[in-house]
Amino acid sequence: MAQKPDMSERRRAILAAAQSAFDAAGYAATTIDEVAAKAGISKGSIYNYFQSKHDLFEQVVSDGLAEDEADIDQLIEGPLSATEKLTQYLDYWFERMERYQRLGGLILEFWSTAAHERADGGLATSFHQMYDRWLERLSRIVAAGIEAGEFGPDADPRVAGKLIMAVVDGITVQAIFGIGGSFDERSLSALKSGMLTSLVGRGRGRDRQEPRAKE
Amino acid sequence: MAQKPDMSERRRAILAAAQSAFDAAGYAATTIDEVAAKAGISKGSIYNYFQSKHDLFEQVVSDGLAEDEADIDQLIEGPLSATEKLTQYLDYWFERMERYQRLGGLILEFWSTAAHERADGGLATSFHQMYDRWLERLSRIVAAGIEAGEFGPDADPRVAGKLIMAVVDGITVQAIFGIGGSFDERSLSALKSGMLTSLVGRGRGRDRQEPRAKE
Amino acid sequence: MAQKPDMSERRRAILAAAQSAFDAAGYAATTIDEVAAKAGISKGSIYNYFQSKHDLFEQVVSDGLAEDEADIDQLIEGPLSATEKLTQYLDYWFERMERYQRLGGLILEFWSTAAHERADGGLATSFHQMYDRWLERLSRIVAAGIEAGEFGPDADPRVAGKLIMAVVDGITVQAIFGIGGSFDERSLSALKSGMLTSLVGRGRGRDRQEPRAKE
Amino acid sequence: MAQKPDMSERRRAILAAAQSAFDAAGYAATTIDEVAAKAGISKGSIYNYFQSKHDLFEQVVSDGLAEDEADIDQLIEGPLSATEKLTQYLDYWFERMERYQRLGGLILEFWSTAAHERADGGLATSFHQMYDRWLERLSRIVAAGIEAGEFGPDADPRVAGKLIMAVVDGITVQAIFGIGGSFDERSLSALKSGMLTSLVGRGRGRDRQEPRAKE
DNA sequence: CATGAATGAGACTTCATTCAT
DNA sequence: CATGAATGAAGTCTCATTCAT
Repeated sequence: MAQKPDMSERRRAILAAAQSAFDAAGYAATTIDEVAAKAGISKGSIYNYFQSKHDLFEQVVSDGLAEDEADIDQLIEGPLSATEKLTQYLDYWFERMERYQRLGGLILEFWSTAAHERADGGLATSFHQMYDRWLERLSRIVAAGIEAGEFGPDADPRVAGKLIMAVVDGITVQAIFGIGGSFDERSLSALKSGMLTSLVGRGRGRDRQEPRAKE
Repeated sequence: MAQKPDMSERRRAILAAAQSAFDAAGYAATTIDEVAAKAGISKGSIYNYFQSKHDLFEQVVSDGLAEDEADIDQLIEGPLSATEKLTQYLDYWFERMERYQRLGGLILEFWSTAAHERADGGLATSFHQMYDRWLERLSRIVAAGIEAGEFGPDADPRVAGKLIMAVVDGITVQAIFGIGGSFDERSLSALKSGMLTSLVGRGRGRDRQEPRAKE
Repeated sequence: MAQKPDMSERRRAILAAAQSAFDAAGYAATTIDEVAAKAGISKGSIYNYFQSKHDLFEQVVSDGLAEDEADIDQLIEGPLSATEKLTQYLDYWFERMERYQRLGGLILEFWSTAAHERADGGLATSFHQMYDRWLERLSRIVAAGIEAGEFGPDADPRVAGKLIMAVVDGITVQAIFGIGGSFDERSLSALKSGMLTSLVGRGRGRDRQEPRAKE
Repeated sequence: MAQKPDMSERRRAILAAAQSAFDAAGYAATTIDEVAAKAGISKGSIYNYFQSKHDLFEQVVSDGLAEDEADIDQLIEGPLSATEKLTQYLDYWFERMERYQRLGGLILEFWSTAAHERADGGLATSFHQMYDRWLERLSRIVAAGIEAGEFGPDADPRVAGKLIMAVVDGITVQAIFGIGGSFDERSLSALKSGMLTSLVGRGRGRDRQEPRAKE
């Protein structure tokens, strides 16, 4: 269940309305009145749950950011090979592309408003930390893959991780901007396999290096 | 020469001031007064050169977008191999990373304001067109590389192009957000070479074709 | 006993909290929430005891105003000389200066809010009546002093009373504003004796008390 | 001339409107809209001349405070006796009682709002300084009177000054509150002469007693 | 009677844009 | 063309008061 039990129905309604409004019109162009109307409550009530428009915005983004980490950790923690894990990872993102389009939009939104004022604020910090955690996950997978002989020994786990994230981020940004045309199933699949077989250490992997006696 | 001759000194001063202001504080937080002050001009005068704040913003971004295409076309049009051309291309971006960080910031800015209101507006259209042109450039290089045997015959030029752009975009976005740590020379180099040797059909191409015999 | 028996514990707690809050932050800057919190009660409950914020404020001031009249009447009703009664009176005020600073603050507060809206309202009226009663007290003492030959026969009892009250009020206001420096014991004493020996009818006083052998 | 030449017509209109509005309804109950309407300009325009409602308020009071010092200094600097100077001083205040009623109202207003928030703010400071200057003026006059033998040698100039100011302040406050009845010419005259002949050291008194041969 | 979430009128303030000079 | 005072719509946030539980 995704809904935190300590969050009132009302609060959730506001968050949902705000997410939708911010996403549709942007932070600046969204008014508290609109959010209130969308949530079916009065304007003043919003301030019983959130300190300010900005606070509301931060919580909308925070909520989105925190939602997937548990899921993907579960996916990754299994006894899969590094290649399979990366495949799972990419599948996870690509399958939720639409969702990340939306969340990514809010993040860009955040950047272009709050981030200017205070680069240290709660959200900026948690955003950076979250990014570092994702990077750490990927690096560990790659490192394990190198260890297991799946990937070439000259690959730098951290650089590979950043590259994978950069591709995912880049594709997401393109989706947000609606550039490059929509991603059909075939394109995504091609991108994915291309990345997997090559990004990490020149993809010689098991073919070239033989048995490795892993199993 | 980058400066259009039909642009008055005044107009240029306003654009420069606006770019600096929008970049530093964001679109919403930038006031016409600030731009005017920075440009050493009166507030009312700005409206002799630009129809509105939004128009001014669009022209700032437009200016930035248009600036590099001629340069890079020249770089690419030479008698180089596809690999060399892609190297040049990536070098061009990475060398100007700081500049694109700034321009990228403005684009995000744009996205989070104008793009919401009218996805068809002048800037959105020209932005999409520009993106398509970049994609076209890359696709042609990859296609030529395949033709020349540099890249594997099974590579999809368009998908490869999108992938390259995605990586560049993703890295730029990460730079804008200040995530993943700063990019030292070595990291950039690794990323670049990794992409070049593999992204496009994985070097020789045959490897991937080979022993399917996995299942 | 100062506590009216028909006042519930709750009501008294609210009044005390309100007095403290209004005094500390002023009427406008004090919120019902703050009063409720200070009184350890819920916001809604306050409206079971007071009709409105303004009503609450009036009752706070009323309580303060009514508190001393019985005491001072007792002081004054004794078989003292007029001079001694005035001394008692002034001592009473000066000894309670700190208290009147606070109450005076609330009265100014009242003036700058309620008094504007309806100069006839309950509090304004009772405030005026109270002032008249004080003035009447002083006038009677002075008149008795003239009768008894303590003060010169040309003194106007009412004018003298107003003058005495004006000095007390003026000193209190100065104390409220924190101007003129703090009042040390010596200053207060000098002020007091100066007023007493002279204010009322230009010092026939010495006649009774003889040469003083001062010079 | 009372109007500072460096103040625009517009600014003066706003100040006048604000003074009238604050005086009539109090600070909190006065809205910027009302001031704007009274001044015959738009709401936004006020913010071209004053930074905030509070700033406007401060300037209204400041203007009032600063207006008389020059005048009264001129009155006092002449070759008059101390007694005559004090008479002039008191006449000056009493003649302008109506004006000080208004200004005093604003000052109480100020006290009950701004003074709570920041006792150090510009206005509070300048108010205290102004008070000290007035006190200094009176002390010097009294001291000169003692020197010249007009007043008894045992009078404390500073205490006498505070006492005089306290009476003036007290009477003004009473006028502001509308308590004690309105001051007719005779009452004021009695108060004034009573103060002058006695407050300051119980003096010699003979001067005033003399024939004067006026009536 | 107690509670506190909900309400909504209303306040201050900002700022893009206009226009008379 | 330049200027900058004037405009006024619009936005965020506060808080006294109500009322269902």
